[in-house]
Amino acid sequence: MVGSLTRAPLLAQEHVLAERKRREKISQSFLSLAALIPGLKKKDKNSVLGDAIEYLKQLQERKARLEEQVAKRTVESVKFVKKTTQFYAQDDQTSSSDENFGTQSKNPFPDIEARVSNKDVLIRIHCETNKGCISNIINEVEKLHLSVLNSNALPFGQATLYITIVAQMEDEFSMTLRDLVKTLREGLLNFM
Amino acid sequence: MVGSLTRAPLLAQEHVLAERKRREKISQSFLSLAALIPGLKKKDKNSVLGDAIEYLKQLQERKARLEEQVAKRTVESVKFVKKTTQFYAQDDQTSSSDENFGTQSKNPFPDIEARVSNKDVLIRIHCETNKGCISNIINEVEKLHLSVLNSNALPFGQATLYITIVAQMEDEFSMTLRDLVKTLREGLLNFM
DNA sequence: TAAGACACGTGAGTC
DNA sequence: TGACTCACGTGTCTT
Repeated sequence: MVGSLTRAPLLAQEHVLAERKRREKISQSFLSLAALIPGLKKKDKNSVLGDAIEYLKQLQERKARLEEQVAKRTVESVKFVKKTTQFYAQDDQTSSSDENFGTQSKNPFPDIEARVSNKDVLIRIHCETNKGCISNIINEVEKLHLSVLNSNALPFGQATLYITIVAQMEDEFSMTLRDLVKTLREGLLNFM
Repeated sequence: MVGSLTRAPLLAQEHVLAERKRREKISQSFLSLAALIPGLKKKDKNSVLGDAIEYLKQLQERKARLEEQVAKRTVESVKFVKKTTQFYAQDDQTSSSDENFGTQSKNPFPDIEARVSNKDVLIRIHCETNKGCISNIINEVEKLHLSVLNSNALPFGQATLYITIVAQMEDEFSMTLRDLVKTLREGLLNFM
């Protein structure tokens, strides 16, 4: 307290040194960031941040539109879900009716299917290749009181992944299949 | 050195005020930027910048790939003409009509799905566990002028198997997706 | 206790 | 000459 003491003469200089190092890293990061922004004129700190934000939004928007376009062509899911056997849930995000042959539009990722047999659950996911994608997914699955027995990820096409997981319900598990798919989807959307 | 003059007593306080304002804007920009980065844990300044850089690169990369893909698709769609959008075939075993997704009756196995992306083909099969089942399936696939890149078989439930195969079209390959599924199904039925 | 992050006030440089 | 932006050293708060 008080502050009458500069603590220690040695630490004081170490402090300024550490701070100097920190500032240096930040400055360098600013430089790196600025380099990624096309058509950037003012390289003042706030402009870099502002333009980075704007550019990022723009990229996200464009990416979404492109994905939509690509997905429409490649997937065009005309999946018919009608009462396959008994336990089957299709992630059709909006539509409610069971009879609906979900014409899946918009961004279909992650596309999730789940089936159950006694205490076993099979989960199939079609999503974009993403950094840490798989571990995140496994992590989300385990959050739902499912113990993963086996998982497999197959890259297919440019940037998509087909993931198959077999898990087993723990005692605490008590969800409907539909809720499982829904919850899982919401969880995964945080990483994508 | 010097420092004898604080320039003006009025300006001094205006200076600190302006600087305070500037800092405030930067901080706010940092916050806005952080909000755009998915899966961001540490919101410390340097991490925000670093992750923003990484994320931006990732986005740029994906955007480029998507654009490339879209361009390719539109070109190829000329070659395939109208049926291009039908990149998805569902095995509905007996029914003949294209529009009829018949009520799947009796023994649904093997249940086959296929998708294609350029020269890659993804095949998903749901069938009963059988002796020599997998090698037979792979064999059948290769008969169709498809070179198998990767395959995975997951047992699930009592006696069923989920098989995922990624293959690549050889030069001789020339089938529609629908025919592929149909032919494959007929081939597999000999072993089941 | 020590290591790291932040905001602050301030001197200095730029257009 | 103001009105800016920046880097600096420092006190403080959080792990």
